[in-house]
Parts: sequence; C-alpha cells; structure tokens
Amino acid sequence: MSDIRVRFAPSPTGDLHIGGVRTALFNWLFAKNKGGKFILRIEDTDKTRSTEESAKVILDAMKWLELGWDEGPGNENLKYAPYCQMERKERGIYRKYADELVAKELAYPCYCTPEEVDVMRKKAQADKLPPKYDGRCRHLTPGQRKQKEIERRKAVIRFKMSRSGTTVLNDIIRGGVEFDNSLLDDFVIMKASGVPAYNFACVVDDYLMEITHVLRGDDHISNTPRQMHIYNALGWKVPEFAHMSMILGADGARLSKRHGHTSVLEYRKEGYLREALINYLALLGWSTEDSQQIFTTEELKQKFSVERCGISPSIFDPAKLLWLNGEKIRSKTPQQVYELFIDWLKYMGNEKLTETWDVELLKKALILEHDKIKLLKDIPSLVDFFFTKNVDYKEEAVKKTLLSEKSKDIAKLVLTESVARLSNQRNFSAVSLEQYARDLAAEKNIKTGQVFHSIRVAISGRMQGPGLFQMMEVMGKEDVIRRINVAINKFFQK
RNA sequence: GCUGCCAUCGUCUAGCGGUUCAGGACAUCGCCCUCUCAAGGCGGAGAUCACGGGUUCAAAUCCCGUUGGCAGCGCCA
Repeated sequence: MSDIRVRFAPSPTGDLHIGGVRTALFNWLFAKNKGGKFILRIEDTDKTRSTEESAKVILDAMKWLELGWDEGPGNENLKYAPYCQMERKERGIYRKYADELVAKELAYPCYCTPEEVDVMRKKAQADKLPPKYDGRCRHLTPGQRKQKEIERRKAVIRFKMSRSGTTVLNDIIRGGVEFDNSLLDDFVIMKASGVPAYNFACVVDDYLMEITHVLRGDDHISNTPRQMHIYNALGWKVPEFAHMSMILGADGARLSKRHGHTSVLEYRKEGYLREALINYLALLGWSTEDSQQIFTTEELKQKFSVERCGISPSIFDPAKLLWLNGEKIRSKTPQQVYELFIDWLKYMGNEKLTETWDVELLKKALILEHDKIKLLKDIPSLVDFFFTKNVDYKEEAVKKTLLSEKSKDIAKLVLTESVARLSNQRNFSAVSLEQYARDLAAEKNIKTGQVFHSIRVAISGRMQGPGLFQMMEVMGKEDVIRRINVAINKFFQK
C-alpha cells in the first residue's frame, strides 16, 4: 500500500475540456499504477464564472469516462473534506493560514486598487520590465494602515516575495528549472472579498489533503515557484511536481473551439467510446518503448509512468481518434455494440428512433455492419433500410443499376425471375442464396455482378451495404420478395 | 516587452554516444481479397533528426548560440 495521493482540480467554469481530461487521466493512471489515491477537488473560487451546473457537468463527464475518484465532492465525512474550495473558505481554512503569514510578516495587507496596480504594470512594461506590482504597501506603518482602513479601502493580502536568489524546481518530467526571484512580484493570496487566490488556495489544499504529487499542464509551470515559496513560508514540505506538455490544435495554437470540438460532451454526442478517448489521450504525451498504440484501460494502468511522458507539445489529431474509435467498436461483441448504441440513443434523448424497430433484426443488422461503424452516430444511417416498409431508393443507384440503357433489361429479367424463383427457395440461407444467384447468372449468361447489384438496389435502395446474401438472409424471404416486387412495380411496370 | 518551456516523416511518437543511410501508428497512395461499402493483408511515398557551431575516434542522442513555436507575466484558475 502506497501513500501516494494525487488530485485533479478543475474549476467549474465550463464543460470538461479535452486538455482537462488528459490531466485528469494522467493523474488517475498514475494513482492506479502506484496504488495511490485519486482526489477530485473543485476550485470554485472565481465567483463570477463558477457555476454549480458546470460542476455537475464535470462530475458527470468524469463518471462517463469512468475516471472514478477515491475522494471528492460527496465524501463529506472524510477527514480531508470538504472538497469544494468555497465550502472550505466558509470554514475559514484559508484565512487561518493567511493570518499566520501576516503575523509572521511574510505577507501583508495591500490597499492599492486594481486600477492603481494596473498603472504600475503598464509602466513597468513600458520600461521593458516584467509587469509587476511594485510592493508599495509592503512597508506601511501601523498608522498608515489604520488610515487606509478609515478610508474604508479594502485590502488584499499579498505574499512577500524574496527579491533575490533563485528558486529551483526539480520537475519529474522536465528536470531542473530555475526561476529568478526578482522577476516575481508580491502576488495576491487573499482577494479583497476574503476569497483565497488560486496559488494560495491550491497550496493550502494540497498540503491539507496530503497531496504527494502534482501532475498538471505546463501552463502552470510559472506558478510553481510562487507556490513553492508559500510552502516554504508555512514550513510545509513541497510535493513532487510533474508538468506535462500542452495539447495544441492543428495550427499549433492552444486547442480551442475553432479547432473543432473541445468538450468531452461533444465527443460523447458524436458517438465516441470512452475507451477510445482515453486511449487516444494517453498517446498524446506518453508512449511505451515499443510504441504500442492500442491499449485497454487495464493495460494503461499497468504500463503508465510519468517518467515516460514527453516534454514537447502535441497536436490533437481527430483522424487518429476516429480510427481508434473504430478499433474499439470492432473489439466489442455484437451484443455490446447493441447496448452501446441503445445507451447512446438514450443519452441523446432519441430512443423513439428505434421504437418500431425489431430488436432481433437490429442486432443481426448490427453484426453485418459492425466493421463499418466508426461512430455510434453512424449506426442509424447504416441499418435503417432494414426497417423501412418503403425502401428509400437512391436516385443514383437506381439510375445506374436498374435503369441505365445497359442494365435495364437485365435488371428487369433478374428481378422478375427472382420473385418467381425465390418463392420456391426452401433454404433461405446466405450460402444457398448465393448459389441461387450464381446459377441464375450462369443460366441467363449474365455477369454475376449484375445479378447481385440489381437485387441489392431493389431490396435496399442503395449501392453499398452488407454482403448481399447475408443481408437477404437477415431480411427473410417474405420481405425480400416483397421489396423486389415493390421495385418491379415502381420501375418496370408497363 | 520580460521570463520559462519546447524543436525526429503532414500528425502522434520510438530513439536516452557506436548495433539506425532513423523504427512503429494515423493520414495518404498502390496492390491483393471481394457482389458493393468497409474491415483485413501486402507494399510505396514521406524526416538532409529546425539551423549554425562545438565536445568526441564516433552525435538525432551531450554543450553553446540562432531561429521558430508555445506558455506565463490578473483581486482567472
């Protein structure tokens, strides 16, 4: 039993993003691989953007992905609870440590307004310096502070950054990274509203929740030295850090809406399988020595290691995800595909689509189309013709296969002959049907392809589909003959 | 602007000083299978390992610089 504890800490300001899923996944895999605990914490300190709805959506998405957490919202009786930062704030958790820092003179109240700070930053930038708060409230005397309070200026608490020296991060993935302290300013740890700022809340919670390893996107790497200073100021042990590379869109810019879907929910709606998403995301920034591509979730848990995470950013490739989804669907049993499809319809609120469909027929049709399914949403258009009373004859198929100068006489002959002969066909199995069709072709001296295609279009209305004879067997004698008659009446009646 | 990170086929990547005129996967192209569409099998094309300097008997692999990309620089997280 290891005491490794990792966490995924999304802020509920929107759907769960692809990048977020990757961060969650790597934390989860790391925990599973090491026999540690995976904790879910909601960072809802941004009062204007956080919503409960969004928190719920994120939790649902995590559940769908089966990235289960050992601790998180809902486990309110655990010693680390609660798991939402605003609830923790209500308990005075952050205030306590902020006060401690102020008492030790490692932090101080700052009365500058956002506008004043903004001016400082602009000025610094104009001087080609990093935009920083200049620390002017650092040395306010008690008297001056009192004066500001009387003016009813609201204070934020700022952390007193050391102005010299360097901070060295030993990142598991990147190795040593040095930061010059003089470039960092006295950042806000408590907002004027009394709500903790990100860098502070994050450190306090990671400490209290006994997080041992922080795995996150490398967009956080420059926050790390600030956080390390807080750990040190409070006399806390700094956890291990691992910063993973970012996921970018096709143009090399950070993945965003204009690159296509970014929310997991959208992938779910398209009919991607959770394991395809997980497998694909695992491949983005992580690899095995033999470049294995397809993994079960079990294998991933077994083989994952932070050490084998890459350092360069990767571009999200929808084509490869789509391929993987097809692979995952093909690896399912027909019964599983059926269940997946039904669940997906339910999720989409579209159960009525299959209301009139015969379940057994649907299952058989699914077997015939199995290899062709790339997305769950493809299924309806792949099998719907099995269930329609009135075949939807595609114009192009009819024109080419039934009514062209070259084919119309042959098609008519094949169809009329078939109605007559198929009625007497005792064994309606794929094998005997094929024998029938080949015999007919030989007898009338027609190319087998022409026989096959005529029948195919007559009974399905289209040129592509499952193997013709399997399809006929599944439809059954009665329906096949019925459909051929419909075609004859529609296209060849005189 | 400042700071940091990154740099192998179009894309994801293997590679951690010699066994590599760089291997796998997706995409792409061709062939085979075949009643169609897929799936599958086989094969092709595709990377002067961003560029320039070092170090070394030997570098994609180590060091430095240049260029490019990305990220951060909030009372956002």
